[in-house]
Amino acid sequence: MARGSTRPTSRDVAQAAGVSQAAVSLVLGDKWRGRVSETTAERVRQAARDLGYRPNLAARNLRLGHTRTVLLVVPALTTEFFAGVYTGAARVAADHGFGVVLYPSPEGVGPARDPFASAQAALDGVIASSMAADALTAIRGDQLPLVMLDSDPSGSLGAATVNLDITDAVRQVTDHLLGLGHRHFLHLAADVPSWTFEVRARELAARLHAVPGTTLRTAPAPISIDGARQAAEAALGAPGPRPTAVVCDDDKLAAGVYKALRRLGLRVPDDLSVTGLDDLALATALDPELTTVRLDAELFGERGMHALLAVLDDRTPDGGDIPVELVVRGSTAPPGAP
Amino acid sequence: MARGSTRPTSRDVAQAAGVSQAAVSLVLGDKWRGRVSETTAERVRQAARDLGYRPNLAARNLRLGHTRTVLLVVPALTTEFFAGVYTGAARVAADHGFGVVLYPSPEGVGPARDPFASAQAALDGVIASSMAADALTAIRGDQLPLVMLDSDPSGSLGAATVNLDITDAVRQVTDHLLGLGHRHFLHLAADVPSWTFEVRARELAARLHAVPGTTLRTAPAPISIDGARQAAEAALGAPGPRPTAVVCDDDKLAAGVYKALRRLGLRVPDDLSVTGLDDLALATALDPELTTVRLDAELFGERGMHALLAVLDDRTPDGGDIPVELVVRGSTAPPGAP
DNA sequence: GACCCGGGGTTTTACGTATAACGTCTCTTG
DNA sequence: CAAGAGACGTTATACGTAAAACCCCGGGTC
Repeated sequence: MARGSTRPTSRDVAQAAGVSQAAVSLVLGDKWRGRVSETTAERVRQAARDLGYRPNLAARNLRLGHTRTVLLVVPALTTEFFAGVYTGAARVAADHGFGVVLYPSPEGVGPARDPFASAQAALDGVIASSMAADALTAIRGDQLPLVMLDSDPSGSLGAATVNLDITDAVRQVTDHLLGLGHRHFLHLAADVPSWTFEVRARELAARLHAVPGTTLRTAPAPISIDGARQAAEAALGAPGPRPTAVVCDDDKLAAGVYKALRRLGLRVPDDLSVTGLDDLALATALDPELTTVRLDAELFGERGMHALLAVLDDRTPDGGDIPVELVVRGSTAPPGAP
Repeated sequence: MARGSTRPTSRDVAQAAGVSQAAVSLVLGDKWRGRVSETTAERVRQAARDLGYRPNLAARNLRLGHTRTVLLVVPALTTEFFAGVYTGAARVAADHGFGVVLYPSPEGVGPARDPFASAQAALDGVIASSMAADALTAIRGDQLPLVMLDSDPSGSLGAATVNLDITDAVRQVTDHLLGLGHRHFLHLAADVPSWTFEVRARELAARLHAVPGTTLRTAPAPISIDGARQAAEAALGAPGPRPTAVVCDDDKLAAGVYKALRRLGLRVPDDLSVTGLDDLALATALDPELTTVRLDAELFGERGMHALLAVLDDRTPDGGDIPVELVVRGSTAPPGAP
């Protein structure tokens, strides 16, 4: 590890400036008003610049007992959605002098690796998506302040939760489709054990159950375009009343459905209406553009970070689900339209 | 910061097990063969488990003088591509006992924030994408071992570089299109100052210049579907010989072109051939599926990490660009086809 | 019987920082 | 003129860990 001559420490700076190490710490930590003269302070700053001094964060963290660093655990990086969550969380964090480190449950890096072994950073707290379920046991091991995103409020090990109003999302989609006259549905469900997906399935079933004459078929699919295509092809080929609308747990799944329909020679929305969830850029890249529910990922991240800051501060985070909004585009129409 | 009773330290474990702190460190660090008896070792392990002991990483990092943590700087999280880079890098890192922390240049978090202020983790080294240009000055400040991805090998501040064979990518695309008979080109260029995009532009111009009777128009566009749509609409509406092929710097840009063409009433590939670069999932979600160049993002990440490990070890990283592969799909055809 | 050796530990130190506690020396104020 | 009260520092300490240096004891070797 022969890294040239070793990095300068605050003591080196002190020597160069002809003062004590304590003085360096005071000046550079901006705590010198009335304790060090302006000229001395400037001498210290100059010496630090000359030597290219950077404080050793490990030492600082040890001394201070905290790191002002927070871990964001996301299920995967492939998604625009979590990019937005990160952006929001990082913005709020920066405003409060915190940094955010990302831990994507890596697929193929080995099962359930301990995030704390992997991200060696010492942490003050954790924000975790419920979709990254394998990481949770490891997280519980530490007694770190924890905020769960999209997770069962009543069963999250006592951790604070921040949720999207997913019930309302399902309500808006079903109202829209029922209003258009649809009665026969296919639910293309994400193949991931997570509270948010359970809620979608349960809520959709309940909503439709309340309307006589409806049918609901469910097909699980991995959250990938080609996985969804296969699942959709299989489900639409099955016997029974053919669905006229497909409700997808995710925009990516919807893209897979488009692909399946092209291969089956069916057209959107004439033969089949399709809805997504997320409102990714992908949604408007499809032809026709996708009717979907817009989730405000950045707001989600901001609220998550605010909640964590509250926990760190021994306050109770403010509750309330994050509102969502149906965006109607070209992929939905009355059944049997021209 | 009243976090319940404070976390147990190795000294607490020592007391509980009736041994010295040093013995705890030896046992838990797996360095006790021949220094501590098996029964004592087990007693220590049991005590550690009982107390829920986790070593304080800040202290360990300080003592050891390294963190086994590496920073990966990426331009943005929105892209599947860098997710792949991360996955590859993290896999190799894990094999060598390292962790990887992500620093996405956050858009909207404020310009050119210091990655080391933001990611408070102490670091052993950095892998940076050349697209994240704003972070570079900050990185240069520290004398951290640095590997640059997709960066000018001759001008990278002496840092090691790992590059995709982007010249070959351009060659394969132009050979394909020229072979089909195309002579009039539009280059939809990424609106990002980065070496890799400069090379694409230069190489494309050089290639076409060698063939008499060709024309090349260039339109810069932000890397987003809607930005690309606007740029493409403007460029195709301009006077002069209408291009028969659009070469895009990125699959996302290609998606924007599709969208523009739909609005202009043009069809792919009959009226216009389109090519991308990356081979994202998006490429096969488009209709028709996109002819593009496949970049092996995971291999890219692996090679980047290997290079950094080499630098940390005072070895010279192995050179050689990463090969790429043209994937021909339905978006390219001879000009003026039925 | 002097010597060394290995097992089984303990004592001590150092990593680099932040800050509490402690000195001066000078100037004001009642 | 005694007593604060700044201004301008310094000295000393602690954070939790890893590991070097040391110590003791029983047994084998010449």
